[in-house]
Amino acid sequence: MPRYDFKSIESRWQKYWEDNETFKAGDPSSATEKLYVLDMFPYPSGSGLHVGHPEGYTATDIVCRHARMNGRNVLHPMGWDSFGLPAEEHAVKTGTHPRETTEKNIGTFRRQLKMLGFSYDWSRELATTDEDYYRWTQWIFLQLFDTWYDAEHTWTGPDGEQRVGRGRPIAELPIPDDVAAAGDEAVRRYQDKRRLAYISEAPVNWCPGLGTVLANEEIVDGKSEVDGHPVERVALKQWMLRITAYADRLGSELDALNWPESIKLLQRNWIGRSTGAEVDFYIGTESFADWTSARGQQGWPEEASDDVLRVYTTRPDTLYGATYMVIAPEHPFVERLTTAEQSDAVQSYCRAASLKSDLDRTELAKEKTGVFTGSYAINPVNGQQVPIWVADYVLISYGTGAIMAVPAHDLRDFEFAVTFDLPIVQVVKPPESWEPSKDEKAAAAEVNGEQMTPFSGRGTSVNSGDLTGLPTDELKQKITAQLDDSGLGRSAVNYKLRDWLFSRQRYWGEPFPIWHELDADGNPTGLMRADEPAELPVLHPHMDDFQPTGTPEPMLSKADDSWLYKTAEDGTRLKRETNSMPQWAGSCWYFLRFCDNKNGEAFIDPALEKYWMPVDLYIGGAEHAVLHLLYSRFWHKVLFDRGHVSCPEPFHQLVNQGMILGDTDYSLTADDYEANAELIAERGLDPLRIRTDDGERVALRNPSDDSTKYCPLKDDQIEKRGRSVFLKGTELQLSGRTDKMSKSRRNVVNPDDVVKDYGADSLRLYEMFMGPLEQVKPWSMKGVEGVHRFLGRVWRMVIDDRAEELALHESVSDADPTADQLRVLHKTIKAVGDDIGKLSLNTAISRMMEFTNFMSHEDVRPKAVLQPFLLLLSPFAPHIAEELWAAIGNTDTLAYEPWPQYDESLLVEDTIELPVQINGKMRAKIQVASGLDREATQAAAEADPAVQKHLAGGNVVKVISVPGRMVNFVVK
RNA sequence: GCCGGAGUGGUGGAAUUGGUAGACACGCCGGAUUCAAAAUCCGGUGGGCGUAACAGCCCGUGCGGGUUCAAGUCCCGCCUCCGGUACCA
Repeated sequence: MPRYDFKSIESRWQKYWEDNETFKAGDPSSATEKLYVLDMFPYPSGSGLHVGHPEGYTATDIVCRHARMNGRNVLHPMGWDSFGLPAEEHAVKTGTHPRETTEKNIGTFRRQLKMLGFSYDWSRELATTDEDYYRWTQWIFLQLFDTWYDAEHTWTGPDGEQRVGRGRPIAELPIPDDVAAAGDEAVRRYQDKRRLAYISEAPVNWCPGLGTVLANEEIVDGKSEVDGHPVERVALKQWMLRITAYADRLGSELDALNWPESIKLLQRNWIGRSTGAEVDFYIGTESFADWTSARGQQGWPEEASDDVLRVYTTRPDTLYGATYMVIAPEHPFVERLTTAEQSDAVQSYCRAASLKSDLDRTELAKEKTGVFTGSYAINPVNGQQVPIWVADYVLISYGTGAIMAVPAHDLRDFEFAVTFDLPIVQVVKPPESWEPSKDEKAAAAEVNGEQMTPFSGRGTSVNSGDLTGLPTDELKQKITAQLDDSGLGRSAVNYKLRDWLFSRQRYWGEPFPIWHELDADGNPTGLMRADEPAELPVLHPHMDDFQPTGTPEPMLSKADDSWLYKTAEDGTRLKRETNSMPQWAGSCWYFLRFCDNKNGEAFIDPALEKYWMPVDLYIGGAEHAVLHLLYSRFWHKVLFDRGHVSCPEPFHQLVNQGMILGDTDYSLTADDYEANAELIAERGLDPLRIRTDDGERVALRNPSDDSTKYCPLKDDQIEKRGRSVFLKGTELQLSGRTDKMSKSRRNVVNPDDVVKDYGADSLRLYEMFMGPLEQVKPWSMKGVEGVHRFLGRVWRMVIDDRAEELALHESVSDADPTADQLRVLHKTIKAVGDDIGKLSLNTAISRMMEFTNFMSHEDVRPKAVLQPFLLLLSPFAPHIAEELWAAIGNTDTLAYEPWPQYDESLLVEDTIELPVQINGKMRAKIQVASGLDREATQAAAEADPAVQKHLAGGNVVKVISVPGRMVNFVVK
């Protein structure tokens, strides 16, 4: 086997690792330090692995292999996020059970990952669809159901940190006397409203055309992705998770994590904490003076009563400028506040708003719409009457669903006031230096014959009664304190983050372990019962067909009665919850189960949790920067509060790999194509129409037998003239782009093909050599060939590729290394080790290429130099490294060989080349002994003839001499 | 619009954090080997001026300013591209 035969090498070593369970994680032990390295587990789609997957997987594999060689006990597992829509859609089309499809796809993914030689501990493999797995997903849901959030509770967790606020058992929820007095049922309803998992009415996307409920991602522009049927929003009882209770901790506990700052920021913005004040505007019929004095005595009520409209504002300092109010169309007071004359207008406005999706509402952002209710409220600071409007630019889901409008200092209010001719009162004077922002300028309008520009920044108050003349920040505090004293308002915090809509109407998701009580007529009473943990898992009902229900009812409501109903021991009829959990559920805690995936008694053994958690390094795509990571952190914190896990955060270090784009694709506009279709056909090129954001384009491809294979134009088929690109020999201008890989563009590279042609080691190496891990990078087949050639050179550096049998290259010997060889080796050891630590894997590979380029030219290649190099190479290209390691005379796998150590003293070169600058321009290079001091370096520079030539006739004003770096003469 | 990231040869990308810009590759050009090809090996390769050849010089990290002995790197002002987000009061 003289040639580098990657096929046989790779399959042989993969079998060896599997047979010997080489990468099984060790048991917890105090002697070895643990390392938990995790990849975001994939959704096993029908199309199999994509070259984007192995990017992060290779990086983590390198880290793990390196860590094992450094004596760490490494946990590196893989599994499948296998619930999800596509398998169910396939079931609708073909009748194949989603489980069957899922298992087939998992099989493909597993085969493909094993073919890449990743060092996963496969004994820990799991799928979220395993009954033994989702049993515990349901169990965690019951924990959420059993928990309420005590925002006042001060406590110290097992991590030694003191916190305020804790999720506690629902049994510990204090029950007010009047509720307790009302009886057991009232208590249960009181508790149900406060659980972290609760039921609430929420809109679902109901598509009558398809007879099914759709997920948000199945909707494009308010129409179903399939066939473009219109989608309606229908209110349905749905499960919600109270993630907002944890908003503060989810924000503040990000600080200590070793995550990219940009991702932390993304999460903070998503949580969107803002501080301001809640203020009550009086809408009652009694006298305003009586109401304010009553408030002064009784103080601020927790729950707003019916005689006030409560608003949230971040700018309480502008209260004097509030000239009208707006409530959301869904606000509970709409009906009450609407006068008879306005009734028709308000009703039709609200109905129209309810049909609009969120997207439609924002689409119309330019044009403000709304309608007057006919009612007025009283501004608490100046007693003035202000009209109350209904408008959809106010969202029911944020704050109190009502605002005080300050048109002079809020762009949206300003636009609205201009549209409906409402009064605008300036209460903040801008600072002298103020220049209107782009937005402010754009909003500027003519009001009463005068040009007005809104000002939304900070300044000094005017027209604000006693509080005139104060800077914005000071006034905010002062007015909030005054409102608080008089019981008219108080400081408040709000979040953009909403509670998590946790139910779907699908079959292929975890069923809820919840029963609804029915009354004698079979109608739900609104009371619920949870399954006992011992009764889990709640399995899916058997179904013969997966056709949609034809109503907004969930798929599981089609189950037969034996699944849907039962009678409790106390005789109560019960009906099962028929919603299912979203795909996010299973991925919220899989990293915990990997620590102890066979445990039948608990979701995780506490000792194993304590040993392995948290995940030390977590690598995955940035598309999960917000939702998956936020949801997981939320669940983890609930489990932490309830004492089930010992650390407050699940992922210590997070790295996002950059997307891999397709190889450069050349295309022309549809018009150009039509005009030149013949020319293109003559050249035997395949036109491919592609829809893009800015119209249709036609990509030109080379023909291929395999229609799925991506064959873009090659460099010799195009011609560059200046900045433009033309189809070679024509006047046809093309544009070259690198796009996201997608089926519709047909530019997807299949790892199977790459492995077949170049081998797994080449694929792994190329994935890392392309560029920095975090960066977006275009794929290039030429690049794969490049690293493949490198592996060939490594092979020939060690092996005699002309021999019939496997034999070492004649230059390989037992001789002692030369000083040069040692220096190059040790520099490489240092560089590669440092680079792995920084995840700078592309440069690590460069360093190994430099080593190979050097060593291949040596006539004597001591094993003492080659062996450590093979160890350095092994995390990157493990198959060839194992093969050469064996060829050179070792009998055991190198997976646990100690990582080579470098000797600092061997790194120093005898002489170094230094640049000499004159006035900052490089003019000469001098050879000096390394370690030369400042003066001697300068003297050496002055002695150089080239330097002397430049210094001649000049006046040396200053000399900067940095030993080991450079010398600079400043000459006048 | 706002937030984040990035602009370096024909291409992907390096540059010890202010100290020789273009490491390592791809591509291209020339050569060796070969009956020929593939594979492999050797040499060259930022642009320009210049030389018989060396030498030498000028320009050059998106654009315009600035700080510094010295700027791809720091500061100010722009431009372009990519990603996220969307009336959050």
